Amino acid sequence: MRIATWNVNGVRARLDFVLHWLRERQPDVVGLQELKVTDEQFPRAEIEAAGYQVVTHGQKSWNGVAVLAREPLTVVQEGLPGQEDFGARLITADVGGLEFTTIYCPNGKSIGHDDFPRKLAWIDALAEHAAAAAADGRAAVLCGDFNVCPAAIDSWNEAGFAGAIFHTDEERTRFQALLDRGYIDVFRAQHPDLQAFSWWDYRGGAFHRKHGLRIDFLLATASVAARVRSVEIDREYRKKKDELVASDHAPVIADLD
DNA sequence: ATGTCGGAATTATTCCGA
Repeated sequence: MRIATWNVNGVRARLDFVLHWLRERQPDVVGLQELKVTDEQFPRAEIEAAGYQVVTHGQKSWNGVAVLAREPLTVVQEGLPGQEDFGARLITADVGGLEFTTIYCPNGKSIGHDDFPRKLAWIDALAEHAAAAAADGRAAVLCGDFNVCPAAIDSWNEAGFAGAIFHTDEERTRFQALLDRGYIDVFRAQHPDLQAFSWWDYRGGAFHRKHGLRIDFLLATASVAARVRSVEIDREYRKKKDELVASDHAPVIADLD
């Protein structure tokens, strides 16, 4: 089984790119973030024609998350309880007994901004919410754009960004607390010493200059993590393809036994 | 160059968020 997460930065703007990727990579279950559409605006027919069932939790203009699967899926949860005011940022689907959640963590903007403490509270709420699946020993995936750079190796410029957004102790402590609830960062587990990024700013030629961050993760409970055979960041799909503009994020893909 | 995108508001230009 192949699972993946991808912040597409606008599913309407990215539709041809996403369809190309689905055809090429053939994932079985996918979490998408930053749809930037209402549920009604989601290009459901095109995704279904590509062989996927889809559940969405969207809103106008910003945020929005979806789960795609080649087998039937049912919605378990829409929205992070208590955090709905921060936008449509979480959806959980049951896919053949796998509890698959995808999230789009608030950016936080900067450490002096009002959104920063709200971001920290959001991560706390996510950890609290996600704890049950791990504690109960369920097969669960928690994936998406976490907007946190967990460790120095995950940043192109740890020294320069010390104490800055995505790199603060407050964010890292909370992300670690989430992992401590029973989730494994499967990319890091497979590649303990590999520096690899999942996001590059559109500005300043960041991708070409290797100025990236690893902020998109596939987290898994123990029973799922034990099935991971390989996990990679799909950098090819951060590149322009057939004149199609890429998202600023690359997909993260894992193959499970 | 804080240099690019996507989307909205408003009608090709400016803003906002990331």
